[in-house]
Amino acid sequence: MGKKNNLLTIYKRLFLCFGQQRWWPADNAFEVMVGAILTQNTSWRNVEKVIGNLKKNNLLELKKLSRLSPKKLASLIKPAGYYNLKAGRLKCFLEFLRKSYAGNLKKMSAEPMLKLRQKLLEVKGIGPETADSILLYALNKPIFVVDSYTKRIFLRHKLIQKDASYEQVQNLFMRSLKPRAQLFNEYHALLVRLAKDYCLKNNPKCRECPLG
DNA sequence: CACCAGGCAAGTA
DNA sequence: TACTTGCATGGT
Repeated sequence: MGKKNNLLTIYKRLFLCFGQQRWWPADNAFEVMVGAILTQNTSWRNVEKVIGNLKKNNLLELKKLSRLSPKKLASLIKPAGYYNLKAGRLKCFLEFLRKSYAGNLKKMSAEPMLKLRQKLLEVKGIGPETADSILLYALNKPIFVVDSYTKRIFLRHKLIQKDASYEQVQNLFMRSLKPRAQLFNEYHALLVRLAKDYCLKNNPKCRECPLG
């Protein structure tokens, strides 16, 4: 009889309830990375507008985005909000890709995961969630992405303390689950799905939470 | 009208 | 270390 694993049990319940979420919606890894920066504290719907904008203008490539002036880039990403800030952050990230890997994402992906995570965190505008989203959803690395939904749900179910740090929450997942990218991918997406369907403020379904 | 959304960095004490 | 604030559009 193995030790009880609450986190895996929760995952199984969520998967049975909602099924596969198919994250991250994108055509390629670079698109995921750009989206990860654009969606910081911003609804995915608004980010979709920008991604569509860039695709329509055939600009969603490293070289083409690099050529744009910060002002021009800012104007293109306007619907995602914080457009001046994010234009600068994108520029920093593009420069990081060019300098560190000559723009080659396969070289980037060949780095040891934790070393790459450290390097991403040194890029201005990339914090822990964005770094981990890039690692997991763009490069398929087995790192767990923690976001405000994750904390809200796990705090409500008393599985973490209210002042738990990002790393503490992440460590809870990573010591409780096998390090499989597909599992981490689906789990995080399911938590977001749960939050949106049941846990948002003023949502009457909140009382019918599948987790009890 | 207010509030929120798949955060982060810089400033303050 | 632990708060606080600025950043900004678009949907509900």
